[in-house]
Amino acid sequence: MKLQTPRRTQAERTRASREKITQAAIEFFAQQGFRGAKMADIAKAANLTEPGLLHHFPSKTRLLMEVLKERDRIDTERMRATLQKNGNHFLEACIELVEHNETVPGLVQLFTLLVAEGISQDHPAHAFFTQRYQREREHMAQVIRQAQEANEVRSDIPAETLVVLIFAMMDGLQVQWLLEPEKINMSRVFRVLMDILKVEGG
Amino acid sequence: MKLQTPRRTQAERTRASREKITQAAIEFFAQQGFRGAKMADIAKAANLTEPGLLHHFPSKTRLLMEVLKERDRIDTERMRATLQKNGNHFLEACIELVEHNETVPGLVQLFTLLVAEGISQDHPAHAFFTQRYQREREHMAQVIRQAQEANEVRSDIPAETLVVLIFAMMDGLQVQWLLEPEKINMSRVFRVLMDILKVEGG
DNA sequence: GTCTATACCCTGATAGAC
DNA sequence: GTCTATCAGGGTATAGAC
Repeated sequence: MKLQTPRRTQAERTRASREKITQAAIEFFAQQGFRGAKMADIAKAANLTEPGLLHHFPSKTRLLMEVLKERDRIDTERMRATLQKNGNHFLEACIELVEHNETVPGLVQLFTLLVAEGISQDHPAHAFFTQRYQREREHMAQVIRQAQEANEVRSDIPAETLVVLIFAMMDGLQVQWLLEPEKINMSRVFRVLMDILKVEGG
Repeated sequence: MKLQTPRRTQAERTRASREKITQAAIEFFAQQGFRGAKMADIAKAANLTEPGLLHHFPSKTRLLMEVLKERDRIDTERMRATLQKNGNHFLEACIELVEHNETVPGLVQLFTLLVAEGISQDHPAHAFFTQRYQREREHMAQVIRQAQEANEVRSDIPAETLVVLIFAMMDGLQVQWLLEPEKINMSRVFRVLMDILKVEGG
């Protein structure tokens, strides 16, 4: 009887290659942005040559978009899970998200730099980020409304305003934190805002 | 007697050229970032060829830094003037600054994109932005302390925390506003935060 | 102060062998 | 699936004429 070798199948090797490319791409897009990152560097970091990389992702733009969509999928998944888990503690859930972000500076930098690049309408990720903010604002506004009805969040500010405010605080803190991680305690400052948004004496 | 011609002096022409280059540089650095902007485009927009531009600014990096320092000088000047003018109304002064920013989207985009690029330690503007935040946080913390003593701003949050919070809100709102200027009313949302930071019943 | 011409490097992508 | 070789194009900066 033929022993089953531990050798990986082709499909497994493909998956492993794509995974290494994705990791390397996150690193370089985060550091240099889409325009500054070089395919050769990403390939090298994934132990490949450039044509080797292009076999898996047929262009730089496609690589960017697939990395972005994959990370977005994982992150919004986590966000929704966290919000649901702490269903009756919306503000605590937000803090938990910020605290998690403190453990993945590379990913935070990826989104901070790429969304800034993406403001330009001719950037390949422009539509992606516009839609992402629209979608997440809508979703989170609903959650906030529930928290207001549950008397957890102050109701003198409309939910639509609170979403913009909370996302802005997250994004803005990330900039100062990424510039000086030792100096800025992101979650501590964020917690101050969350305290203010509690119902009085909550 | 020889009539004095209206012809501009050399010094005046130099100044005019540099001014046009600076304006064009702001535009392209804001849209494409430092890494994405092309010297040829900037030169063309200033009605020059590339060597013509390089006669005034000897390298792309030098051009970036001089544009940044010039704008920084003007902007912090304005910020300080506004803060002093409304000396006893710190929160109103902040709103006035945000309202002014709404009239200069190009400059806002310049700083939003370049600070994101500048997070990378190997970016030519990295030190510039780190120092800029340190300096402005220190200055504004002092102003906040005065506003707290004047019983205008709530004193249950340390001034050092409030600075980080306020700058973060400004930066974060700019991202959403630049992505969708029609949808996001930056100064209106910002005003909500300022209201919260007032002394109770102030 | 501005131009033409050009050197020189980098970059994304393709062709085709293994 | 990954490589070598290579192309076409674009990028900053310099040399030197006017």
